[in-house]
Amino acid sequence: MNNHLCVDNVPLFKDLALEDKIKIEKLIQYQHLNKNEIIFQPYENEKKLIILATGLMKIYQLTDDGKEQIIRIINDGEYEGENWLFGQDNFNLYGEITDKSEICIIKETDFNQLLNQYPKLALNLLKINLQKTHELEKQNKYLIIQKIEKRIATYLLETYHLKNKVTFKLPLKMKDLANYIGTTPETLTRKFKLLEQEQIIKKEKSNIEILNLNQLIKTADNN
Amino acid sequence: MNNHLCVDNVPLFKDLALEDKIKIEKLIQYQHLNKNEIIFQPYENEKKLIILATGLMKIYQLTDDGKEQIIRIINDGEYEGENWLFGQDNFNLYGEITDKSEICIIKETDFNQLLNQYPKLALNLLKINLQKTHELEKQNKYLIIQKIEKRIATYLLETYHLKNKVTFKLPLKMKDLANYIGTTPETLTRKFKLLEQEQIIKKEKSNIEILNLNQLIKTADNN
DNA sequence: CGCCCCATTGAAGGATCTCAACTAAGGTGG
DNA sequence: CCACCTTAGTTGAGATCCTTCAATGGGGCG
Repeated sequence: MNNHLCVDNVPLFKDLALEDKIKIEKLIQYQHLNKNEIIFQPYENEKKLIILATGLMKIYQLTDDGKEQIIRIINDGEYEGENWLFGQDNFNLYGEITDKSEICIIKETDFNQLLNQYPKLALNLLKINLQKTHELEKQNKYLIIQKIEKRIATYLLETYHLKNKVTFKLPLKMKDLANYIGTTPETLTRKFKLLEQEQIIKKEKSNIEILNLNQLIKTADNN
Repeated sequence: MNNHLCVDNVPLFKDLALEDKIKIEKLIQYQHLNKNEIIFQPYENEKKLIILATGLMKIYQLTDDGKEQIIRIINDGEYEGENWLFGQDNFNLYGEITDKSEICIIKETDFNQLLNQYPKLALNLLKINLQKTHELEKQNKYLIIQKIEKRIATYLLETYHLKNKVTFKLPLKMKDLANYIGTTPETLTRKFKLLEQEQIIKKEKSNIEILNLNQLIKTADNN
């Protein structure tokens, strides 16, 4: 495995000079992880920034009755852990690998020093964090919608706009998607079936095709 | 009205040198606003950072069927607008004054220059933004809870922990609180009444007293 | 003092969750 | 490479909880 992986491929470090990247590499610790491994959880003593070089990771919190709520999915080149870079504790979040992954770890203290050395880093971090904020606001929006069918329609529409294609693959398992938009797998199945019966979408496994965009928009708009 | 208001009282600028503060003050434009005034909305041409010196402002987005969803409340010394400091557009958020307010405005371009001049500013901004992220995650958590009574109990518990007192004032009107936790004012009234009947809390106007903390915790835990 | 907005109360209908059983898919080890 | 085991997805039926709609009461502000 090549050390350059983490420093070169991630947006966080993208516009730093080569010599700076080399310095940062020295602080990085590599790890190979398999599915279902938990990489961090609340109240851990050792705080760290986790950069996902390749693979997939899900970030979730537990609701009061012990169910997972998926907060976001971390893809190649993204990271998690900036939340507790300033001495704040992590009270709520779990990070679980959902696919074979190569990760890079930087200790909180090391990263804090980096931040002070490289102002650009703080700006990058800020920029990326603002994006995360926006995602959370979006999830909030889904959750506030009463009718599940409408939540799904809204979700599909946003995904369509994101990918700019009428066919796409759901990035989450049904189970996790249900969780993300705040419903149960059963209801999700039934609602997808409804949308199919109405000829609005076609669904094969996790592949979605939007057949009738106007109707989908209507479904997202109506009550 | 004193110009020092905005630069001195807000956490964003708190650890800058006096001379730097003076420079920043020159970029600031003051405004006095009354209740119900909308200070920014989606797709505006002029992007700006809005600092709330005194007063109250609510940030909300519209759901697809045109209802407000309150995202957060901005109190004295807080600000809003960092989301679009990096050329990003604001697609979804509205800012509305809910109480007589004094605000300070910095134009996007000016603030961007500041950011590059003062690395510390980026760090401050980042820190505060991480807090906002956390708040959004919390709101998400409320919304995912099925039973409204449990949502309220969870909300009350968190507020209790925040203030560290068994008596406190709800920071939102019933209407807005209902909105924030994703229900209707009617349901909220009924649920509060239930909690009162069970002698778990006492509510007088917007003043809450937790009478039975254990029971409140149980309500938040049970289904 | 009157208006308007917000909170409250009641009744009815509907949507979703829950539970349970079954099928499909995926992964592992022999 | 197959068989088994575990996890994910589907289907059905019933119960529950919340929203909706409408009407009333109260409080603050001009």
